[in-house]
Amino acid sequence: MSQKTPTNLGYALLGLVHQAPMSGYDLRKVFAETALGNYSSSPGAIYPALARLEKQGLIRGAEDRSHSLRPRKLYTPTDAGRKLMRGWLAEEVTQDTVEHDIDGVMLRFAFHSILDSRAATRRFLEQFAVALDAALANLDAQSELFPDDAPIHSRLALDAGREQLRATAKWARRAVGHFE
Amino acid sequence: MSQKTPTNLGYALLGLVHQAPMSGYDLRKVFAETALGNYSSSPGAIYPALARLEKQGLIRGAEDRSHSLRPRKLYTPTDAGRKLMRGWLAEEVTQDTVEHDIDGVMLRFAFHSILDSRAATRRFLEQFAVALDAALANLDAQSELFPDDAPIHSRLALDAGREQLRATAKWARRAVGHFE
DNA sequence: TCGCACATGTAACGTGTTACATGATTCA
DNA sequence: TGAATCATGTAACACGTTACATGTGCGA
Repeated sequence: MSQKTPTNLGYALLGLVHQAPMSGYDLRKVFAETALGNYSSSPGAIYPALARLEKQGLIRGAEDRSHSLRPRKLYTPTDAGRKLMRGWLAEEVTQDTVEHDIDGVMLRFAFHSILDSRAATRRFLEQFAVALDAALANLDAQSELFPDDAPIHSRLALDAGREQLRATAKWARRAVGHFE
Repeated sequence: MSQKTPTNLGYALLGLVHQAPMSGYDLRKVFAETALGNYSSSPGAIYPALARLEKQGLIRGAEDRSHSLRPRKLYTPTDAGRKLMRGWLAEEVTQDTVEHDIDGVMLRFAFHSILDSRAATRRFLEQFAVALDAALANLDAQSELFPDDAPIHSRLALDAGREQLRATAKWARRAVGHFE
């Protein structure tokens, strides 16, 4: 069936059409105007991504002429699309995920309202916090192994990464409070 | 001559061979064992990247048989490579850079020891801090524009981004102290 | 009528991913 | 002899980037 899982961009699109039916143009505006912009707003990325999602049966596009403008395609998630999205949102947050694709983890959190379950979101954030701690411990260890003659710059760069992880872990634990 | 500028991975490789002559295998180990790992350690990425750098005349590979193992190629930067690296390190840090490629900015900082100039590094960090403030102000504005009926999740996700920027800005200002 | 906002796409290109292929040397 | 480590690469593939192409309707 659905052979390949979408990229983060694909999931972002799939998540957005859960909120309301949207055209490619609408979606591009969302990406252009919000922090989601990291997932690119270029037509050369989003139109092909939408086509892929449709081909995989995750979204469906319906023509809309009500505006009397050039007709646009309004996309909505299919049942398969909703199911895949829910599965993705509920995936475990591991140290590995955090180290290799923290943006993806944040993206999942941003769409967690789709699950409509405080318990699930709480679990997600708790896992996230634990995984962040583990990743942080990893960087701490690397910091200790640093040779004394290494340039200060690289050590400081590592510190920056540690501060970011710390800040995110702190955020996660504070955020849990919103879902109790 | 050098038509295209390297990717972040390319710059990471170029920066590493500034520290000591290294083979592709050595470089892979560095990527596999350190936080640089975000720039991938797969042979399918780094060997072609090295070949590109060599073709562009930024590094040069010399055969080394001293280990009596299979001969390996030790890469060193060329004059053109050193010059390009210095130019890259000295590039201005703008709000746009921070918003679109903060990883690249951190990567540049990590290799700033190559410039061997406290003044340059100080300037870099000060620009970085200012750019981070601007990016943060941008997210703050987005946060205010948030519709009241928007899911808490997306607002919290935005908060996470703000905390990360704040932490990084704080780090940058503290780091300046090391170069006075 | 000129340009802008709306609206959807394609084509060429570079690069990263995964998986595979090869081969020498050391050590159990 | 077989496994592990050292060491370098290629091939197929998917995806994102930039740039281009096209067309409608509205307001100045």
